[in-house]
Amino acid sequence: MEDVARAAGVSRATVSRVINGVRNVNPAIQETVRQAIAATGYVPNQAARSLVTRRTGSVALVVSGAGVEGEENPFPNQVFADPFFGRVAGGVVGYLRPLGVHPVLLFAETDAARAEVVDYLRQGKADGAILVSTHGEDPLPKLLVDGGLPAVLFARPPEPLPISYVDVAHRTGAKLAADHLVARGCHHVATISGPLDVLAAQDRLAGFRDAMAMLGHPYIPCVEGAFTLDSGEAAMERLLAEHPDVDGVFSANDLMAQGALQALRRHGRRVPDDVAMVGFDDSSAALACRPPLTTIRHPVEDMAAELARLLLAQIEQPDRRVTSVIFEPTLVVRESA
Amino acid sequence: MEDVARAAGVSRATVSRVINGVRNVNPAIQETVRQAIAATGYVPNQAARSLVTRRTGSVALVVSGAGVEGEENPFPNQVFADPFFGRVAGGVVGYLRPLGVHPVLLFAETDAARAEVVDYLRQGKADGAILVSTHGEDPLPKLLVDGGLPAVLFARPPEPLPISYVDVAHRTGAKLAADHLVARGCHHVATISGPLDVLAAQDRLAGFRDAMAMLGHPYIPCVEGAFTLDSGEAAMERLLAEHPDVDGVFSANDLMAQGALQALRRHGRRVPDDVAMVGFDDSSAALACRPPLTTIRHPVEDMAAELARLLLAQIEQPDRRVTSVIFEPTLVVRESA
DNA sequence: AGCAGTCTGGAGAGCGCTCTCCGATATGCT
DNA sequence: AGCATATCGGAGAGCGCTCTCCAGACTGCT
Repeated sequence: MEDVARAAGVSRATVSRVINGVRNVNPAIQETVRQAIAATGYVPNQAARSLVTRRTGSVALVVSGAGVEGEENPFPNQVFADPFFGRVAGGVVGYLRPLGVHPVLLFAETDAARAEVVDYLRQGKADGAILVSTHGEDPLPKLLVDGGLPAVLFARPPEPLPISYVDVAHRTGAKLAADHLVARGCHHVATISGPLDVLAAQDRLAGFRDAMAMLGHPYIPCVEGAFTLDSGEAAMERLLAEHPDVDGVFSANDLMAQGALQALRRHGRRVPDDVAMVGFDDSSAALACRPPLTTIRHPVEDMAAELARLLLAQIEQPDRRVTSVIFEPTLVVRESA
Repeated sequence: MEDVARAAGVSRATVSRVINGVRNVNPAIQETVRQAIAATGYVPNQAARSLVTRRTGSVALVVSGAGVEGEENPFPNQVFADPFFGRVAGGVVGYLRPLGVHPVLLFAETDAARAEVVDYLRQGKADGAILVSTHGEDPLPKLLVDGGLPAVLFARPPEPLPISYVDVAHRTGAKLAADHLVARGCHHVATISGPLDVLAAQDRLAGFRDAMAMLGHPYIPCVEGAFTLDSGEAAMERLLAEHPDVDGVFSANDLMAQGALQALRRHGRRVPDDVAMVGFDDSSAALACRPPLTTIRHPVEDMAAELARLLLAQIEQPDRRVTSVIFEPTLVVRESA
């Protein structure tokens, strides 16, 4: 930087001002400085910059609760198996990149890892954290809030916490599914729920039952799944065994719907003629299904982008009031219902 | 840090030595310092540390060539749709985390983005880069090498470049598939290749044809796919139309095999009885197939870990000789063949 | 006991930047 | 012309750490 200043015949301060576009600098001098920068091939040092600005220009993208507690898991990869996380990452990057902010990938499936995340932020390696929890009882949000560290959440925290988050209107989505199944003429409707310790799963189930009740169907059989392909297949098997006359199913996510479809095929049930199937998420699994899955789409990318925006705002002014933004899902009609 | 030093009655230098475990420090003093650290709740500032060590403790995990060149793509998410990338990320994190190194997620699908990656490293925001290219003509590796920036590659670069990489023995994998199909008694074997501008696709095709020739099958029909589900389905359609007697197929990746399986089902061909199918990658798609896919597994996580190791070595001693590590794939027999 | 050699803690100089002051120059007003 | 006011560049003090150098204490040898 000294070199640039010398080459341009100005002081370091002026070079700094040109680079950061702060205050007015004579356009002629600005041009001289730029040329000097180009000539010397100067690139500012991020560490030095961070040291004084107390900003790193990066945020932690934390996937929490990814593995089994206490289990040795050298390769925390199953997170990515669900394309959902990829969409989140895409949305976050889409928003942050134009601002020159970069996400650091962090996994926090054990208590030790969670402590590391807190340290990571404490040490100023990132300015804040975007949390994507895969299960309900994640202690990390509270740790972060208690530590006064800027953080935001994908999905509403199970216990009330002064933290900003985005979420989807699960109940509205479930209602969309209910309306569609009933409009199709389904009379024996059942549902495959997600793990009921997850808030989203609860909301989807409750929303579905409420909507169905409103439509004159007070009793909706339900089998609990685990948001996985296999659990969906197993749930459908049970549904078929216990309620052979089922002609419409709402699955709390696409992956389970895909599994359910496989079970239906094995039992010779045609979809959608014999049994109609509606999923949730509009993940890539929905397109991989045969027939392609009718599903509830939430704007994950937009939600993730909004989440990134909330975090940046929080970093900018830490004593800011927390907010939540709820997105409305939409029904995507394909062939399965 | 000053506070810690005062609290422990030592100098800053000693505190630093205790924290970094460098040189011998009197165990008694060490203990005092540790207690002082705990008492003051001190956390070292990463920026200050980086400023002098010229190390950030983070590496860039770059997904290159993720989107369509020149196309506006605010959400670069389709990368994650392929679970392969998730396994890479898992492997990298698995190796780096115990060393306190963290990966920063970077996308480089446009020239502008590629320049940003180079700048990112130049500015010292990361110590090096792990590149995962999705297509052959990626100019980024060369940019990095020319810039003298530490970088390593997943998969062999199309043009020779002084850069370390890991790869899988594609030909060996293809041979495994050929042996298996022939051993099953297939007589009319065809293959669905990947996009032939990708080296891996070329190798898998050539390896398969060579192995089949060695087994007495000199002519192997091939349809080129694009490593996607749909392209696999379309390729199988064409294969079925042009070679109705086909009874064994080697697909250059699992996703295409999954698509091919759907086409076969639609045509009423039983798998594996009428047509046997072997995929490549052992991705999660292989398990989602019905029947589950026999496929060639490469140890992606191990490869990614090794790649991370190579990068760290390179960062440690920049003038180090470049190396390549080739991993042997294995055959995973499931039900499709 | 005396000396070279080894070990350990402290002092202090930066690392490369930003940003607050300050002073110098240009501008607008009476 | 003379003053107050706005504008813009420079000087220099840190930001929080690491690490080299140095001095003092201690060891083992003759």
